[in-house]
Amino acid sequence: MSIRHEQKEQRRALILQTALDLFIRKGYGETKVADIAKAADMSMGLLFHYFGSKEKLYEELIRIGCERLKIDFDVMNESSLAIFTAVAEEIFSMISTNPSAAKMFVLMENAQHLDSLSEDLKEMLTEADKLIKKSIPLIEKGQLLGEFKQGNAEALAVAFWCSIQGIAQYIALHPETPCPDTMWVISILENRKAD
Amino acid sequence: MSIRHEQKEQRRALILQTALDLFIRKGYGETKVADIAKAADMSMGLLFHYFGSKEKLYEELIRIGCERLKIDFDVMNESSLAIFTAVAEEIFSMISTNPSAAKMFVLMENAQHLDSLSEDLKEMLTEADKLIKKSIPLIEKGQLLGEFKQGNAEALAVAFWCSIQGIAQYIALHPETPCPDTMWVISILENRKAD
DNA sequence: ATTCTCATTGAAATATTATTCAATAAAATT
DNA sequence: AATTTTATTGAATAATATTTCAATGAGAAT
Repeated sequence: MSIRHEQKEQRRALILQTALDLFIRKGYGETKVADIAKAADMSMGLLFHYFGSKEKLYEELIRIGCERLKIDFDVMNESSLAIFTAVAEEIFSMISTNPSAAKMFVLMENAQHLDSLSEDLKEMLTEADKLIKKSIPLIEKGQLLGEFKQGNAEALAVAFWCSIQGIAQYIALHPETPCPDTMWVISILENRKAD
Repeated sequence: MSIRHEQKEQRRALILQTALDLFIRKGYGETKVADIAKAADMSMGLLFHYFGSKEKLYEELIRIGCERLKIDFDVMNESSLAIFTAVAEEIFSMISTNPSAAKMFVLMENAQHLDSLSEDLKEMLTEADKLIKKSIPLIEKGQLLGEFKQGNAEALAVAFWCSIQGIAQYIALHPETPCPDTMWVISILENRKAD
């Protein structure tokens, strides 16, 4: 009861990894179970042995993603700038260190716009969308303090988070690419004077 | 030979628009012809009457996108900063004015990672990926002149273009959102000192 | 008014995909 | 070594999706 158990875990991991890669490359619908099986070099039957269905496999990935990608900046008594810097730093470090973290990032984003998902899964996912909303008051605070650029706070939040999202997506699909510097994205928010 | 011709064009346009919206929301594979037909309030048969197949419909959209979204910054004798500003300005103006332009942006991005496409279509699409590559020398020039931040030029290019991509994607999916200011994205590139 | 053309539909035919299952092989347990 | 369990496969089946088509109706042409 050792070799088996170990191989079982490896199989599961292999399937999850393979599926994640295909899902973010081609999308859920265009990724056929046959594709995953082929890429993971096993029969389709085995895939169904491990995960009951294509959808369950997908949901398992989302569940894992939700656990790993908990981004929060609720507390902290620091300046807005410091908070956003810390969060961005953490995200960039994740995606540049661990290729599958970047992929997870993309998966979660894509999953949001998928109808056929169980309700509890959908709830978990809306978290991400709330990131923008939750940033707004913090940004407004930063604007008052003069740390941040003036302008519509929601638009600033969109610019900041979508930039991160866009970059994460690129890194996920092109892992060999040099990762941008966190501070470059912070520049979007920062109120700075010309050189 | 007037009412008919006009309605024909309207139908085509309606189908294209509906499909574009669904394709970028759910992805090509998850968008069923039945979905498009239903959203456009017509029978599936009619859809096939206008466009021979789901794939042809998709390709038609890409073709349209390629025409409309010709982004170039080859010539111009201006500073790198001025060039990037002009390009970004143009893109932001497009996506904030015309909702379907933003959607096209997303479609083109997604299409790149789609295997099942005719070769000539794929070629058209690789253009976009070349944007980053083509930016590198311009960025290096800007760095030499002190206009741009120091650091890996490719990474800077990725940060800039992916931010735009990410923002365009968000605007496409949430058209009511206030559009970020072009200069915020330019801040990513710009070499500025703290306030 | 009659004929012609073509837009439109719904249902039937195909094609593709997901899923199940009986059979086999290989590891664990006795 | 015999038995039990379970990982694995490939082929069969079920479920979905795409595509075709014959029939209908509504403008255009005569």
